[in-house]
Amino acid sequence: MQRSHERIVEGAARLLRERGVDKTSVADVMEAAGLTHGGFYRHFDTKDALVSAAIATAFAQLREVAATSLQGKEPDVSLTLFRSYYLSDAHLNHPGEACPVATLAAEFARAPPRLKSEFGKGVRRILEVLAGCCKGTGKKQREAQAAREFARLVGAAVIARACDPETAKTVLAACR
Amino acid sequence: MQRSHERIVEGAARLLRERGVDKTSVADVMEAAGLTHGGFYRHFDTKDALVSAAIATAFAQLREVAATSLQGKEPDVSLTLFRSYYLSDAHLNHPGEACPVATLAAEFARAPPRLKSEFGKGVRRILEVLAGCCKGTGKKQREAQAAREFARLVGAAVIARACDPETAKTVLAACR
DNA sequence: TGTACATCAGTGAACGCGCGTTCACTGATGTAC
DNA sequence: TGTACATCAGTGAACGCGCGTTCACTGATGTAC
Repeated sequence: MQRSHERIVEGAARLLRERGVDKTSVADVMEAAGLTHGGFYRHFDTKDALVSAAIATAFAQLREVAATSLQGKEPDVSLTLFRSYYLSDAHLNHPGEACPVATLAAEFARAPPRLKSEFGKGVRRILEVLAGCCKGTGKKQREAQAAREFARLVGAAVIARACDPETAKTVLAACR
Repeated sequence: MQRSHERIVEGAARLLRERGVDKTSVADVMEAAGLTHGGFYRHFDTKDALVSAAIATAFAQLREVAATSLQGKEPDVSLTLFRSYYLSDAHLNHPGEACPVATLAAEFARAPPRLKSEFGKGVRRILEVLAGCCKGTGKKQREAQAAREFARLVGAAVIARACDPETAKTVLAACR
């Protein structure tokens, strides 16, 4: 059962980012895990509970990428590395393995406070990791710089994915 | 009939940004226009056609705000003005009258190419207006700066709306 | 000005569909003896 | 080791609901005489 549970959550973490929360059905998630939809409620009380679990997984995956960009490098180098990962074609064309903020934030804007708090927690933890790559005189300054950097990256990805390829390319090039 | 048509499109431009495309039903839009859902198909062939018209209206509204921030001011001043409008509590709490990119881009990422082209056109026209506020040696440089500025603003708004109020405040403060 | 008629924007019931959720059932698994 | 039984993860039919869309109808409007 534990193995099934993990397959469900990991499949959901991918599908939610690929299609959005509303366009991902419980049946889709269960099928991706090699099961049928009826069994879902042995694992979660509601679809919302699954979304909670999946978003946590997605944020953890993003933190791992950020941490990998960081380790044992100069601040400047690691930030550049993370930035080029984030704006790469690979990242943009595979939203299922990409940043959950760029794909799901708009839907969470209309979510209940409990979900928004979880989302906020995910964002804060990413910013902490990023702040480690930022140089600045104080902790506050590094955190502010990390937030600006992250906002720009999220904005660029969000805009690029919504536009025709040509416009997308222009925006991405400007942000690198 | 023309008056009805305008009410439908303007209502849709607001509701789509407030609730998202999927969560806005044809019946909702018609009710906001003071009509019943059955009459919708005298005005549009499909819901998609309405989305097209509404997004154009929403982009036009944003351009107007941007142009107003611009007129007869120093580049630096006008950019600051636009930035503080964009990150204001009023803008963030009233998505119905706010930037369509911050609210709808994620959904357009999964839209057919025709809609993405229209979205891209809207983005390009906004960037043109913003480039007028940017100083730089050449046209290319000003456009690139406008794109970076816009990406940061969109990212900040998207992140802030999805998080708990405290996290939102931190991110917004850092981006101002 | 008054009357008959055609047009068509808008109405509201109905359709098929996909969704989240429920539930009676099944059959593999593990335990007790 | 072999047998009887309890448990419960997973199955698949069924539910109620809201959606986009269709359609027969209505009634206000404008034109022709």
